Parts: sequence; C-alpha cells; structure tokens
Amino acid sequence: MARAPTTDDPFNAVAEPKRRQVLDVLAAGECAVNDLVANLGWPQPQVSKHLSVLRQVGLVHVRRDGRQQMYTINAASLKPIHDWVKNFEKFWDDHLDRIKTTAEEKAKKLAAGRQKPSSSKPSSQE
Amino acid sequence: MARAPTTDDPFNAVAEPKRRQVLDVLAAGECAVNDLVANLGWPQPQVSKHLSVLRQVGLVHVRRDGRQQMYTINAASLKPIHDWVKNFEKFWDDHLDRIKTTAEEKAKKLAAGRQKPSSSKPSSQE
DNA sequence: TTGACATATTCCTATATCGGTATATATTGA
DNA sequence: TCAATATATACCGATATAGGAATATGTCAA
Repeated sequence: MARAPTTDDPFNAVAEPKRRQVLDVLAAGECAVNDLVANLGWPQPQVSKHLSVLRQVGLVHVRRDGRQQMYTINAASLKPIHDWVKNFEKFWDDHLDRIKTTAEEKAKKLAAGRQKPSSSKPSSQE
Repeated sequence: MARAPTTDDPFNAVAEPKRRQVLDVLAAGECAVNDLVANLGWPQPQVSKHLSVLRQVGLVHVRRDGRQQMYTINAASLKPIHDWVKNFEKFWDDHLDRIKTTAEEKAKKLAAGRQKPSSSKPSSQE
C-alpha cells in the first residue's frame, strides 16, 4: 500500500506546505486563480492543481465570475485538525489549563490584597 | 518530485491516521511498544515503523527500560500545527470575539480589493 | 551459553504523489 | 467566427510511501 491520497482528508491535504500557503492567502478573502498565481509566484498549473486538491477535500469553494473562478476558503473543513490538536494543548502549554481555571481565583486574591505566588510544580496530568 | 517524506515535519507525520492513533494512546502516558501493540491490535512491526516516523519528527521520545522501549509523547512538536489552524478558528467559531475578527477581515478584504483582476502584478507579499 | 522475550530493520510491491510542459476547455469581446 | 484571456487537465518521471513477511538486534534469566 501507498500513502493515503492527499484528497482523503484535510490532514493529508494540508500536509503539503504549499497548500497551506494557498489557504493562508485565501483566508484574507475570495480570490481568483490569477490573483493567487500573482500572490504566490508559482506557475499557474501548479496553483490550479493544488486548488483541485483543496476543492476535493472541501477546503475551498469555487464560484464562476465571467472567465474567472473565484475561490473562497471553507475553513470549517479544518475543524477536525483543530479539534484533534486541541487535545494536546496542555502538553506544551501547561499554563493554559491552570491560568484558565485559576484566573478568577487569582483575581480575587489580588483583590483581597494578598497574593502569594506559590512556586508552581508542573504536573502534566490534570 | 514526490510527496514530502512523512518525516519532514509534524504535518506530514500526522497525516497518517494510524500515527494519530498512536499519539492518542501515548497521550494517556508512557507506554511500551508491546502495550501499544496490545492496545491498537496491529502487527508489531507496523507499530514499530510508525513509532520510528514519530521519533524522527520528534513527536515521541524513547527510553529503554530493560528489554522494553518506553515511549512518551512529545506533544510540543504538534504546536506548529496548532498554531497554524488556530488562525482559522474564527471561521467556524462564531462565539469567539466576533466583532474584532470581522473588523480585521473587513480591513483585509478592503486591502485585497484594491487589486485588479486582469493586471496581475506581484504585489509585495504579506 | 542458550533460549525466550521485546523491538527494530530489511526487503518487497503497488500506488499516489509533485512539478514541469503541453494542451484542452470555457468565457468574453470584436 | 476568431482571438485573447482564464483556468483546468493530461502526460511524464522520480520518489517515498504503508503494509506484510522474514529476520536482525538487544536484553534478561537460568
């Protein structure tokens, strides 16, 4: 067997850096193919082919406007990626959980006038 | 040219669903290879090979304990993915601070709208 | 040392890729 | 209808893959 096709899911589609670049440009708003070509500086067929992959996984939508094909990002298709990596946030950002959960407490303590900065011991497991 | 190697970056490494599964299991804590084999139900060489890829991109660390190789997740290597997708949160997450993000988008659209469709001039990136 | 256990590596093959070049399709205007 | 513009597709070649099977490596225990 070979690697899963790039069109299988957003994970595979977005593994290619150039496709991420395309999405980065499209994040700024609707764009015609030639504008992408100009923005990215790649050969037109290359841009079209990357757009084709993004289309097939539903990461972009197309609309014809005269001779132009207007592409818009459909970032909702990135949500599975977001949801998956989100589960690992705590591993590199162990402030995150703590800050989020204790922010109000700290605020209260500060408001009370006394706040001891207890040396925080990092425990990965919450 | 072919697709970028799976060991090039976390994006490519994690494009394979089974490697995400491995990380999901490791997220629960340190694990020996055989435990992964038992947990996942895959042939041992397959598990080892996926671990090899994850090792090469730094997504896991290994420690020898007797005859066992104890694997731990190194989720910090997922941060680039997290950081990238985070920029698209606003597209599906409505209850984020919508006013601020839409304002930014409007500004971007206005800036992008100054480009003429026909005359494709490579405007300075970014 | 020998054998059992734990894990990694090698060899194999079908497959899908990315980039380049050339060309096809579609739309508009004269 | 024809030319020009805008975009998509077809073809090619080199390459890396994932899984399976077999085997190599490494470690412990008797």
